Amino acid sequence: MHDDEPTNLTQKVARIQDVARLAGVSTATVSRAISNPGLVSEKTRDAVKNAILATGYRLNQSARNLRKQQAGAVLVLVPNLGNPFFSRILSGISEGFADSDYSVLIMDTNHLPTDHTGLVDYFLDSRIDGMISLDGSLSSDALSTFETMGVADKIVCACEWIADHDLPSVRSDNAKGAQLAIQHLYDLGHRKIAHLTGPAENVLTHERKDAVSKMRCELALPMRSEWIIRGDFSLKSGQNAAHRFLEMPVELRPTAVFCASDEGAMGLTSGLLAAGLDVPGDVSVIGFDDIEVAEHFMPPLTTIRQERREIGIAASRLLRQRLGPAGKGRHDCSIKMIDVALKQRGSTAPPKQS
Amino acid sequence: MHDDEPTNLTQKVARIQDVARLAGVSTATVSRAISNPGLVSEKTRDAVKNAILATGYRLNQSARNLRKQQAGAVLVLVPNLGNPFFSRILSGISEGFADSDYSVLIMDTNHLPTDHTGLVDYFLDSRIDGMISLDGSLSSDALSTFETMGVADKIVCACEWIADHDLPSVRSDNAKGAQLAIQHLYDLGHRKIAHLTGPAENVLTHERKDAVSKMRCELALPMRSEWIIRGDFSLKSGQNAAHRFLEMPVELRPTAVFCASDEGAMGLTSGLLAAGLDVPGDVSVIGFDDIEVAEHFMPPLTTIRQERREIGIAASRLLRQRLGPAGKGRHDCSIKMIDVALKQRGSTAPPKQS
DNA sequence: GGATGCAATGTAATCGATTGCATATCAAGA
DNA sequence: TCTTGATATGCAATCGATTACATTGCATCC
Repeated sequence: MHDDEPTNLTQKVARIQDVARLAGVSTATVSRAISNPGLVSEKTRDAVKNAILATGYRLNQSARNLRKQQAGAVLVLVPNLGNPFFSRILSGISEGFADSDYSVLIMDTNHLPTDHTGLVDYFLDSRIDGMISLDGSLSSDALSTFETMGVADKIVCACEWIADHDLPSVRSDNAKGAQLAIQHLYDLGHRKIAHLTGPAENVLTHERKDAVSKMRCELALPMRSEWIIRGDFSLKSGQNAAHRFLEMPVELRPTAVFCASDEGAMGLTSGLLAAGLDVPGDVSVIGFDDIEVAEHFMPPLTTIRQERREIGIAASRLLRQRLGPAGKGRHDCSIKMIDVALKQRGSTAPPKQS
Repeated sequence: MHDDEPTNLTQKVARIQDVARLAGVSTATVSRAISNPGLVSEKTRDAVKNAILATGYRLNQSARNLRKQQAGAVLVLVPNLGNPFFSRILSGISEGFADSDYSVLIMDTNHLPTDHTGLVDYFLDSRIDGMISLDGSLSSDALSTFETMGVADKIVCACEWIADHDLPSVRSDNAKGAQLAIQHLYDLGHRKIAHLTGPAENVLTHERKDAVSKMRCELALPMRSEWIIRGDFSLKSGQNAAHRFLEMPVELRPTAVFCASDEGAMGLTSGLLAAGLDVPGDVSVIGFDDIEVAEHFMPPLTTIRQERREIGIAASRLLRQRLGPAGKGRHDCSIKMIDVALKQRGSTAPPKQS
C-alpha cells in the first residue's frame, strides 16, 4: 500500500462520497443536484458542480440502475440487419435516446430462435426496460408472454406493427404511399399497372396491396391476376418478378410496375434491362422506401420516400414516454403516422404508345 | 397491503434470498451454485436448482454488475450501418456473445461527433467493459485518451484496423484476396487490368492496392496511371468509375477491373451496362466482400469472399479473452487472419481478343 | 407570538448479488 | 487422539447511488 506502488498507477475513481465531501454537503444533496437540480439552492448547485469537475466524478450507472430498479437499456428488434432500409431508422432511434441514460441494444431477429424464446428473458433478467420492434412478425407466444409478464406496455412498434395486438406504433402512411405511386403512374398515362408485393404474411404487404386495389377501382384501371406478382421485398424477388413479367404474352404485359420495396424495384429493373427491355422506355418502375442507393441506381429510381430517421425518432419518443413516470398515457394505443412523399426520378416515364 | 390488493397483481419477483431460504442454504451458497458450481456439493447444487425453478428466480444483472464492478456490456463501432457488408459481422459478434452475460451495443460512427468525443465516456460511465471497432478511422485523440485512461487493452479491431496503434485485430487476408483476384483475371487471359480502390485514408485501400501493385510486378503486367481509379467502396463511386472508364480512349481501356468492394463493382457494372458495354463480354469485373446481393446481381458477381460471420465470432472471442481474468494475454498484440476465397460467378470471362 | 408552510438539506435504509474470512465437518495420517 | 488439509458452507461487509423521512431555518399570516 505504498503511494508509489508501481502497479497502482490508476487513480481510484471518484465516487459520490468524494464529491459530497469536497462540496461540503451530503451525498443526498449531490445526487439531487445531479438528477433534480431544482431541489437544491443555486449556491449548492455550483459547489457540487465544481466538486464534480475537480474530482472528475462520473456517475456509476450500475449503482443507479440497481437502486432505481431499472436496466438502463432498451432493445431494438430488427428483422434483418443486412437490409439497408433499417439503418436510418436505427440511427434515428439512437439519436432519440442520445440525451437519455438508456443504452440501445440492437438485435437481429433473423439470428434468433424462431419462437423468440429468450426475448422475454431480456426483460426478466432486467437487462432492458423496453423494446422497439421493427419486426411485425413477433411470435404470438412471445407476445402473450410479454402480456402476462406485464411488460407489454413497454413495447412499441415501428414501421411494421403486429396485427391483433394493440401495441402503440409509428408507421409510414402506407396507403397514401401506394396511392401516390399509382396516381403518379396514372398521370403519366399508364393504365396497365402491375404490383410487386412484399411477403405474404407481412402487414405492409397487405396495407399497400389493399391501397393499390382501392385505387384500381377508383381509377377504373384494368386488372389481371398476373399483375399481382408476389415478392418478398428482396432484390432477388425482384429478379424473379422480371422472369414472371417476361413470361407474359407481350400484349398482356403491364406498362408499369409499382414495387412494394426499392430492393424489389431494383431487382426487377436489372432483370428487365438484362432481357433487353428499357426502363423507363418499355416499362416504368416505381419503388417504395427511398433507400440511399435508390437515387444512385441506373436509372435513378422513382420511389415513395419514407422518412426513416423521423420514424426512429418518433418511436424512441413514444417509448421514452412509456418508460417515464408510470401510468403516463398508459392506454393510448396510439398510432403515429409519418407522412410519405413521391420522389420522382428516372425510372418512370409516359408509356410508349401514348 | 392486502393480499387481494387489485393493483398488486404482479407477484414480487424472487431474489437470491428467496431461493436461499427455499433451498435451506445461505445466499452465498446460492451465488456460488450459480456462478461457480464446482464449489458446492452436488446435493446442494440440486437443491438450489430446484429452488430456482420453483421460485422462477432470475439473476439481477444490475446488482451483479455493481458488485463486480463491471458494466456487462460491450460496444461495437460501425462506420456505416447502412452498408450491408457489416450485418453479418454484427450477427457473428452477437453470436459470439450470446452465451455470455454481456449485452452488445451497436453504434454508428457516422452519426457521432467526428472527434469521437463521448466514446470515452462510455467507458468512464461504466456503461461498457470493452469495445470492438469495425472502424479503422477512430480519431487519434480518442485513441490516446483511451490509452491514458487505461482502457485501450479492452479494445479490439475487426476488418479494419488502426495504423500506428497496436490494438489486437481480426482481419481478412486482404493481400491474398487481391492476389487471388488478379491471378484469376490473369488466368482468364487479361493483361490490362484496372483497380477501383477504396477511400484514400483507409487501411484496406492501402493493403489491397499494394497487393495489386506487387502482383503487377510479378506478372509483368502493363500499367497506366488511369488504371488506378480512386473510389470509396460505395455504389456511387463505382458509377463514377464507369464514367472515368468511358472517358479513356478505347485502345487504352483495361479489359478487366478489380474493385475493392462489391458495391463499387456493382456500381461500375451498372454504369458500363447503361453505356451499352457488356459485362463480362467487353469488360470483366470482380469485386471484394461477397455481400448477400452479389450472387443475385445481374450478372452474378465474381468476387473475393470474406468470411464475415467468422470475423465477428473471432473478434468477440478475442475481446472476451481480454475481458476475462486480468492480465491473460495482455501483451499479445495478436492479429488473427481470416482466410478469403475466390467466388467465381458470371461477371468475369476471358477478354474478347483472345 | 405562535402556528403554518415551504425550501434546503441531512440521515440512514435500501436495491440484490458477490466474496473475504471464519467456521464446521470429515477423512487421512502421525 | 491429535494434527492437518481439503471441502462445503455461512456471516456480513461491500459495490455506489437513490430516496423516504426527519430536521432545520426562515418567511408569512392570523
